[in-house]
Amino acid sequence: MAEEKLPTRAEDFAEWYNQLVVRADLADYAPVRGCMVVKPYGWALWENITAWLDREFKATGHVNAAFPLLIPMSFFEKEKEHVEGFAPELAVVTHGGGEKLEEPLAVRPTSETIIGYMYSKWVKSWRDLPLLIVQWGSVLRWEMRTKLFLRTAEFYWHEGHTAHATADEAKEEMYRILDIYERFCYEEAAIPVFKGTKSEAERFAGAQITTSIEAMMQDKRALQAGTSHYFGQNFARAFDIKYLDPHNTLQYCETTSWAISSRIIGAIIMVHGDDQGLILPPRLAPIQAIIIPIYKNDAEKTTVMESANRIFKELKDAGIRVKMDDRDNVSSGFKFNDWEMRGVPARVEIGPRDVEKGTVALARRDRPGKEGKSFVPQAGLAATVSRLLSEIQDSLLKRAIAFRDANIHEPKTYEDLKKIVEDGWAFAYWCESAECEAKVKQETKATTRNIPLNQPDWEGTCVVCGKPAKRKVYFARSY
RNA sequence: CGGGGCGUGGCUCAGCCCGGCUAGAGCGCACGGUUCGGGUCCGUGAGGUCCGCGGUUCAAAUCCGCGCGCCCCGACCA
Repeated sequence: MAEEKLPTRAEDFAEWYNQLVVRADLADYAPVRGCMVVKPYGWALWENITAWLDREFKATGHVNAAFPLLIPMSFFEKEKEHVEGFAPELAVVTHGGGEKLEEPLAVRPTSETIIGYMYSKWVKSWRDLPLLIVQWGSVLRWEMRTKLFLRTAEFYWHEGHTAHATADEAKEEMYRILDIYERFCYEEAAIPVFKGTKSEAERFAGAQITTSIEAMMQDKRALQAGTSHYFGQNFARAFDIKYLDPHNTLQYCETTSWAISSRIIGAIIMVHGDDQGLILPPRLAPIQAIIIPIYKNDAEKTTVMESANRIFKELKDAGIRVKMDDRDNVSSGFKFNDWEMRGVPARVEIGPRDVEKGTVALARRDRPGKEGKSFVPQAGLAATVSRLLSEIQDSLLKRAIAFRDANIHEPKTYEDLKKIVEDGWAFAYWCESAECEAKVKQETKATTRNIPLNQPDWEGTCVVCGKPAKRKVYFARSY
């Protein structure tokens, strides 16, 4: 079963990623163009992600529901910018039951339109508001170039759609969700992100305000890890979502939508992984600790397994997601590499020598090799492992923050900016004109990522044109 | 959609230029043994419409034509 090593990240980051996704057993290529099969290990990771988010959404008053996969084509025509944004990537069903359909049906690329249509039927009174619904499912966009998890034709996500009586309430909702996303990234995924507002050019099709959280990958490219949009009355007017206010006056609703997709798994891979493979943050890892029993013969096997089984039960009872690797047909060296590839945070090795001494070898995934390996007593192992897991969680976040901050620079001149975005992010004053943004994009391939919220009252000059600027923006090449 | 490359066991590829005998290798897979504290080793075995269609020829994985598919670069992309 000896397999070749992964390409290193330095050699070829893109290839490192491609191979890792498959070899870590997260996903496989599907027979359908641009689509992926999420394998059980990858789905278990996704379930841990969704479980946390679902809990947070419910805790803030949201409820789940399901809307149709197919959307009448005409729905897309109703919001001008929305149709322009999504028409090129729609997959369309033209036949059903062997006959040509009267109106073609689009496979949903996102559900603002059909949910907007339903909301117009459901909302009559100010008492019906706010309406806070989340849909968990998948959507389809005919992307030209795909990559597992990062940009697949079909991908998994949740999409929240809310309707409110006032603009303030809707904006508050947008920011509330953005905060949940931010907390998820820091606390669960150990990924530092910047919250901010998208430029007009980068805004969601049909939105008045688009906010995002942006993360830096190890190749220093930016990944939008989540978005939260405020639509104003755009969709409410397009779909006629109106209510009677307490003064018996007809008003349009203010709506929002927001999403985190399975792309976040790509971010976890690219932020934490190393040349040995995946490194999963303990709070999300499907398997937090792997036990590898080591023995030479049946007699040793009996004694070692006795201890290994006892340890397994102790860890499991302590609430640790633990697995025993009792495969007989591969060497322990192979097992070490195998579980490192899969990113399991903690490894417990137990052999005859350990049984004798009452110890185990405990290895931490974030520090491969001898440095991360120590011999600890079997007594109290569950507590030791729990402590180690939370230490790894913290250390991953600290490492990611240090890496990110070391690769963000503030350009003084446009020439500086060009150099910086070759291999990092630039944080710079920007006059907020589309011209300057387009110029940077064309000349450097870097786009504006977002304009961080709550900037102080500072004054400077646009790094591109030199005109006065009041806010700074991140420029980076993105996924 | 423009530029380049490639389609041969599950995977990576050799063979093709210069047509010929039973189509090969490594990895993976199955079985047996050996090993197991950092990707064991040995043996046996299963597994192939050589992308498709048509043509040339006594003979095509190999030459010619058409088609299809995939990958990379560019364009495009909440």
